[in-house]
Amino acid sequence: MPELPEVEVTRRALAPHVEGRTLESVAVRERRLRWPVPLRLHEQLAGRRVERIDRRGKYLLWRFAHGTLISHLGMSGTWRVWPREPGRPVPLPQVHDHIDLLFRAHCIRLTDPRRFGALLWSAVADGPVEGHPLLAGLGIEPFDPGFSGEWLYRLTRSRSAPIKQVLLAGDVVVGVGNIYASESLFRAGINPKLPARRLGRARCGLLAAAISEVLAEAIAVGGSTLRDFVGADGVAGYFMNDAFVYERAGQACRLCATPITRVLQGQRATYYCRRCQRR
DNA sequence: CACGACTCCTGCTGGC
DNA sequence: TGCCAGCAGGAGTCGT
Repeated sequence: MPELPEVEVTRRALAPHVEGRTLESVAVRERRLRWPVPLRLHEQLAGRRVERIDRRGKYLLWRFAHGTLISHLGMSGTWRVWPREPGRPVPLPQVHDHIDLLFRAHCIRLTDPRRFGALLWSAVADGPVEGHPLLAGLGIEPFDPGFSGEWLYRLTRSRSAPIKQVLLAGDVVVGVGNIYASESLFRAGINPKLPARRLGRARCGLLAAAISEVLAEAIAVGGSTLRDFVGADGVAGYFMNDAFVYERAGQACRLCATPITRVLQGQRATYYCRRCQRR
């Protein structure tokens, strides 16, 4: 499922085909995503130029002069780039190919079988997109210089929930989903069940560093291959080849050979090594 | 405020 | 071999 690295990999693949280009038309075949896709999307966007494509957490922000198109990939969404060239037709849309953004030279296609994704419009007249209800409560970016052990420490003092669930909540730091939460906690040697407020400054420092490193490494290799994540260029990522704990229940820890433990936290699977993660 | 349960949806898994 | 119930999962929403 797309977490921050997969979204960032997607953003980088889209940017050269989208930034500074004029959107010719929008085809919406299925409006029923997490929230209904706006009815007037084509009228709002056709003939308008995408100035920039940014990422905030797991959201992609397609910035136009008159507003921002907000997209989220949910569990199973992908944006895929298809060239539009004479003699090489864009493939016919398949069942789950819900949206096409047509530029002169490319078709950017949203596929989302589970329809947990979103595509929303935020007009300039409604205020800065950063204040949109979906974005306003988000935590700091993990690559922001302000994200540190101290930040983690400060924002977890009032949190009694397990540290794994606080990471997933996204209001402290964004972009850490189920895979990278388990992997980051493993790297930091921290037990995922530990109440967040019981982490001291030292452990917060280790965890903040682990999160940034794990996410950066995942971006560098093109995102996770879990659930067939394929980048916008059609090339699969490699992170899962290197997972230390995720989906490795019962298998030997790569560091100490202890069988990896799987537990449920808030209806979600957490994987950890009970020997390596005792901090 | 913080937390946990519930919810959306479909592909995949496992049991028979 | 085939069918189908049950589960997983991001994150907003709601009740406590």
